[in-house]
Order: sequence, then C-alpha cells, then structure tokens
Amino acid sequence: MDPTPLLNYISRYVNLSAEEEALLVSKAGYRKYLKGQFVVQQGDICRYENFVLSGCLKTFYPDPEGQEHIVMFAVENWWVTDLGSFITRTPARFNVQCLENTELVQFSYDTLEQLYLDIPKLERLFRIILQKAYVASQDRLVRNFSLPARERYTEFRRQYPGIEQRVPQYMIASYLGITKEFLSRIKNRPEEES
Amino acid sequence: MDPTPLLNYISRYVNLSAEEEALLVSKAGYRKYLKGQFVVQQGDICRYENFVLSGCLKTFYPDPEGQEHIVMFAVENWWVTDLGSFITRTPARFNVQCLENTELVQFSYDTLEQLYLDIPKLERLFRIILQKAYVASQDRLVRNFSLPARERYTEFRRQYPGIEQRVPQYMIASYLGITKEFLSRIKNRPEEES
DNA sequence: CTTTTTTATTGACCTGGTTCATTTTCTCCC
DNA sequence: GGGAGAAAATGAACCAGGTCAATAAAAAAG
Repeated sequence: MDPTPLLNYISRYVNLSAEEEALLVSKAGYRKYLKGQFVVQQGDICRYENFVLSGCLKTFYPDPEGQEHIVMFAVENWWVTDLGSFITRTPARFNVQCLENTELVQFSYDTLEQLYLDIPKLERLFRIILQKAYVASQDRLVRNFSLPARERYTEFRRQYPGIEQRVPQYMIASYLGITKEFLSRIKNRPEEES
Repeated sequence: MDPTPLLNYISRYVNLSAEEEALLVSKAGYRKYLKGQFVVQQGDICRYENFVLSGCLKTFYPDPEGQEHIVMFAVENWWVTDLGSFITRTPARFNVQCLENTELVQFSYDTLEQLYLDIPKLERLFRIILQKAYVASQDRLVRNFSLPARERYTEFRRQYPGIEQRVPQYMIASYLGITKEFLSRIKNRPEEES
C-alpha cells in the first residue's frame, strides 16, 4: 500500500518526525474491500478505525421498522468506523458497507492506544479531528431541525459536491431523512418562486 | 471558587500531577452569571470553553424564520461553548444563555492552547471528551431520524432525568424539534395502546 | 442486443405535526 | 391574598412529507 495520502492528511494537523511516521506506518493495517462488502457489521464489536485511501462507503442503521437510515458517507481522506462501538468495546449499532471497491488503512483499538502513548501528537491530531467532526455533526442536527427537505438537499449538494455522482439517489434521500419518492419530487418539481 | 468539581471530573479521564492541577487551576477563570444572562452571543467570537460548576444553561439558535431551536442543555459537570466559533475564531452561530444563576470555570482560547503544550495529558482529556460528545451527537441524529416525537420525548426523559424539572416545557419541545403545542398533546393524550 | 434487476418517476390518498387563536393554569411579586 | 404576566392546554384548519401501488428508465448480466 501507499501511505502517502494518510501522511499528507496527518501533516495538515500535526508535524510528525520521520521516525514517528515510520512507526505509524509500520503499525497500520491495509485492506481491500469489494463493492458491497461490510467493514463493520451491526452487533459485532467494531475493531478498527479506518482511513479511506480510495473508494466510498456508507454508515447506516436499520430502524425499529426496518428502514435503513444513512448516517454518513465516507470517501477518500475520511475516517470511518462505528466510533461508539470502537471506543467502548460494545456491539456496533451501525453497519459500514462499501459502495465501491475500497482501500482502507486500519488501526486496531490496541494498536491505536499504544500509538497514543508512543506518539503523543496523535492525541492532538484526533482531538482536532474530533472537534471538527463534532461541530459538523451539530451543524447537521441544526439543519435537520430548521431547514425543510428541499433546502437540506441543496445544502447537501453544496457540501458534498462529488458524492451525488457516486451514490444512488435513494441513498441520498435516506441521508437527508426523507423518502426516495419525496426526493424525486423535489428534483422534478423545481422550487416554485413567487 | 472551589475547583474540586472540575478536578474530580478530569480525574475520571486522566491523572494529573499536583503541579499540573495547580497550573491548570491557576490559569482557570471563574465567573458567576445571573439567570437570563448570555455567556455566548450569536455574532460575537466565542472566547471561552466553559465548565459548569453550578446552574443550568441552554445553547440555542434562531432559524431563518426566527424560531428558536435549542441545541443542548448544560448542567453541572458539562462543558459548554460554541465550539465551532471557539476553535475557528469566527462569529458564533449559537447563543448560550443561563436558565438559572450559574457558576462557570472559563478557559480562553490562548490559555487552553498553552495548556495543551504545558500539559499534554489535556490533549488526551479533550480527545476522550470529544469522542463521547461526537457519539452522543450521532445518537441524537439517529433518534431524530428514526423515532417519532413521542418516543424522542420518552428517550429524553430517560437520558436527562433531572432537567425536565428545571426548565420550562416549551424549551424541551424546542430541544426535541417539535412545537410546544404538540408536546403538550403528547403528554396529555397518553399512548393509546392496542 | 435482449433479459433481468435495480433505480427513479408519478399519482392518489393519508398522517404526524404545525399554525393560529382562545382559554386555562401556574408564578411570583406588591 | 389579588392581579399581571408567563407557561401550558385545547380546538380546528392546514400542510410537509409519507405510504402504497403502478410505470418507466437505466444498468448490469448474459
């Protein structure tokens, strides 16, 4: 595998020495998945924090009535895992599935904990990443409360310009929290202006 | 001020030496607010990360139509700030207002950045706190998508048993993303069973 | 190219939750 | 205690978005 994308990504937040980079890479796992394969399966304990080198994945959750709700998409340079399961060693509530053939860098729980001790800068790295992720999650919550579906869709396209071309429309509807039928109507009955 | 609650809280996640604790406390600000006062005001740059020693606050956001949406409540032992504003030094999108007389421990941006350098364990502390906050935020997102209002309300009472007694009902409705009228109906038309 | 399967569109009807207006109940302060 | 303002309850009309069912279009398989 080529760890360059991961190291480039990290260097945006902290400066690792050459030795630290080497250590990190030596502890990193690498795995290829085919389209359709599950990286995390609901009910299992989620073993890895995953960095996406290439490909595209969805994190989703079947609700009590069996409807699938997509929590997030992940593409190149994103982290993806069931964080709740990963940090508490409890059964995953989400599934993570590949929507394309995908290459991941993987860090197991124990490896990552050891890396935090060996390279304290990683604490800083993940602190910063998590700050951003938390703010993004709050933003999304706010949008879901205060914007109607049509505007959430517009917002989605602004924020994830690439993804709409890569995933089917019914998954975008699920991400937005509406039905595929309603999203179809939104697209085909464009904004009647006053 | 008595920093004991803060130190107790921190000790749940990392072990600080006596010197580190002393340094932390020496850098901590302390401030009392009266019921109704604003700790963060939308449009200002949010200057502090705040730890609640006593009292109760709401973080809220007026949507384009002027409706108030409550993003979170904070009580004793919670952190509260507009994190997006705080970390990026940009105007706050949220307001944070006291619902009771409130005592806060405050860390300014520069102070906290310096503390991260002086006490690297704080990177770990906040990394762990943010992991939990992020997971909680994702959970809430999922609940908002997949549960009807009545069950979200039940869930809210399970998760925040104290708060319902401390804040007016219309604020809980706002937190749940429904109107005060509808919450009133939910409470007074109890779950018709089959 | 043709068949099969997966996605997307469209229509008719339905419902959870909103809006607005009115009334009742709670607080709390003089 | 009594009165004023805030909070909660209630009723009636309404709407954003959902459900179900039936095509149509596109993609994948052969």
